[in-house]
Amino acid sequence: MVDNLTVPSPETEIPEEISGLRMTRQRREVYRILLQDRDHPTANDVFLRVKDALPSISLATVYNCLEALVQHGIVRQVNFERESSRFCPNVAEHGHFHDRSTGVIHDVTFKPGVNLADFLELPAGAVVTDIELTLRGQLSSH
Amino acid sequence: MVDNLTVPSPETEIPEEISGLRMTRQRREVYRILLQDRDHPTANDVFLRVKDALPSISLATVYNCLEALVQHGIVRQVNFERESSRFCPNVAEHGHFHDRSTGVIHDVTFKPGVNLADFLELPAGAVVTDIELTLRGQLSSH
DNA sequence: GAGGAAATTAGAATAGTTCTTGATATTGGT
DNA sequence: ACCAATATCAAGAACTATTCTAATTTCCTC
Repeated sequence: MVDNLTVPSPETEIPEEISGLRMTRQRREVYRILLQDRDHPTANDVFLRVKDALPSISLATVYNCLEALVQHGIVRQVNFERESSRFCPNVAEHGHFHDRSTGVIHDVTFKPGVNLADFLELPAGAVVTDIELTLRGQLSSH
Repeated sequence: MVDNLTVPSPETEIPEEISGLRMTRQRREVYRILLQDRDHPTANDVFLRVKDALPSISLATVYNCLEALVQHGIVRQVNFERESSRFCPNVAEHGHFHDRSTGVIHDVTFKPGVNLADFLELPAGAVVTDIELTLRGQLSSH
């Protein structure tokens, strides 16, 4: 068995612990993939990519890691319609624009200083703690 | 066999055809339930309720009917996280506020005259055809 | 280095939805 | 009204994404 501390690791930038979550090899690798390819991969996408570094990882572990990362606020889980969940290392408040012609998902941020109540008729007394915004359409090139 | 045209029907308000979709007995009943109880039921909720009027209807048919209604723009399918889809006869553009303490879902409309580009940093050239907005939080009573 | 807690694994189980196939109903042309 | 063509429906099987379970491995503390 190989002591992994003796193996020069390409993972040196990600610390031992993030937001109280211990970074195991699997979590680190999962997180690295998300940071590297910011294309909103599904759990299965992540699984396939992580296999390069950790060939014996299981899909269940990828789900476990993603859940741990999400629960600690390190990663965001994004759902489009009833498709597989997608994961995204950008935890700042933002929405998504889904380009129907290419399938590409772009992050969409709120303009600074904007308030929900500025453009929405909210129920009286509503205290919003969480926003989920998805736009669909095309990028017209001209 | 009963000729259903001779049976006085409680369904007289819903026309024979809506937006090019023929209103069969099942579709009519499914649609009626949605119009009646505007509480964003799931397919299974609708199934249970429709059974009163059509005891022999199957869940698959409810799914078929809902799909037909959605595809013809008569009903909106709403997804919250990865929960069961919910259905809503309000096809006007609107979002939802999900009250975490009661589970109740409130419709949220956009204030008139508001433009997406007023509060969002959209990718250049984005033409938005579809908006999905879900807010979560509580209704503070005071 | 032993012991206990936490994480990982593989596969089974689950839930929601979709698919398949055969039966039934509806429509349009005569 | 009759018949063929088409659309719809029903029942259950199949599918997919995800979660659970139980056994093993790894990690941390003493």
